[in-house]
Amino acid sequence: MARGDKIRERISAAAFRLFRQKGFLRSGVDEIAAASGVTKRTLYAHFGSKDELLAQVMATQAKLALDVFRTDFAPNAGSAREIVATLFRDLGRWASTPRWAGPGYSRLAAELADLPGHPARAIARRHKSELETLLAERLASAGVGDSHMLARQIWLLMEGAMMTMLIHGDPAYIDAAADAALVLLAGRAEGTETNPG
Amino acid sequence: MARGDKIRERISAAAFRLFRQKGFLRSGVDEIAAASGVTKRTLYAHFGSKDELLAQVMATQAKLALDVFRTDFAPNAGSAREIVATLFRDLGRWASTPRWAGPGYSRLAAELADLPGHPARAIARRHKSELETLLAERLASAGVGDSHMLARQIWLLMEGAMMTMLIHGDPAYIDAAADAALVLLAGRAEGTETNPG
DNA sequence: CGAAAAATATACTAATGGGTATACTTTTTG
DNA sequence: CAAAAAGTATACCCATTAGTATATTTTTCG
Repeated sequence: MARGDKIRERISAAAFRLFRQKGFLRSGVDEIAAASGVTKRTLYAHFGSKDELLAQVMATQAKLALDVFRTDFAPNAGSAREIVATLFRDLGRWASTPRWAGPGYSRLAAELADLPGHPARAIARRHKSELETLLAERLASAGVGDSHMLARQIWLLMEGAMMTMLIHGDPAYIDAAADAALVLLAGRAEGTETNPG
Repeated sequence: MARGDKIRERISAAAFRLFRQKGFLRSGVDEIAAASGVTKRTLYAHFGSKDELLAQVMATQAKLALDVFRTDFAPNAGSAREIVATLFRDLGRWASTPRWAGPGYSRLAAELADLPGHPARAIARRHKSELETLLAERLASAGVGDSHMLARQIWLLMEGAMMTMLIHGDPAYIDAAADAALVLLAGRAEGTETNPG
């Protein structure tokens, strides 16, 4: 690996840390440069602008997150129930870390809500879709019918749990979300999509 | 109503509009003053700082939103099913307005994620709790058992739907959330969906 | 080695931010 | 009416921001 790539990585990692911790707008370029042990001039040699840096950071992290999810998450989970339970257990652990600053992608999307054309938005959108699809595949291979709809609804619960956790800081909301997800799963699995009249 | 109060209201309304549209950090004080047709000096005579302005705006809007919810939302909804369906239908309409910029409170909370002590955070937290409680009461009076848990889970779905709608802009996610909410309701309501009155 | 490429250090810019100061005009009110 | 209260207009302060310029040093590599 060339030296330049290593520096790129250092900058990208530091930027990601700061963006997630303090948000995009409140993270200064000088700050990012200092945190990566690099001169601002060097930073601008690698990334043309702060927005471009954000876009590249998001793309990099999306790839990393997807790989982690693909390989590490519930690697040999059997039942759909296990998959769902693991998903929310991991979420709870993650969201309980000391200075947890919420879901990175959703936070960034919220921060850029008035800039629908920003490249980072498209990346966040694609990343979310990929995760949703991945979960759907896991559920399908665990024998769940209508796995797409269920995966989508579970992601809705995940998003809601993260935002609510960010607002309230109360892990009970994650438990409630997990419970709801399992109810939904049970509903689908037993073939009773709609309430019996 | 005194003149001063009218001006306060104008400032507060303009600030709310801008905060929701562009976020807190990207809304300048000069901009807010101009939008409310008021001098910056006057703005500072009414609100000591930008943060204080945010806090007061959030408090005001929370009260307004709660009143609207209390009186206008599903005023004579009978069954719990109707309540839930109406809730998501209204959400879908709201989120489909032209320049919809996401859920105000959650967005602000996300923006201030690294400042847990900010007064606006506490207001957002309380507001969310009040809404959740209100929904629980509605559900309870419609004969739903364990209405607290159900209300909480429905709010999780609402939050998730809003954030996802903000990211994807696809109303299908709201339909998916509505469907999930109804499945949860069917699961809880062990056969009793009675209509009071 | 020796030269090009890449990084550093430092200083700069132009704009923007929140917040304040001063002098003047309008509105309210005793 | 008269004076205080409230608002306007305008200019200013100081810190911070993204991004650039220049000159110097370090690293890479033929």
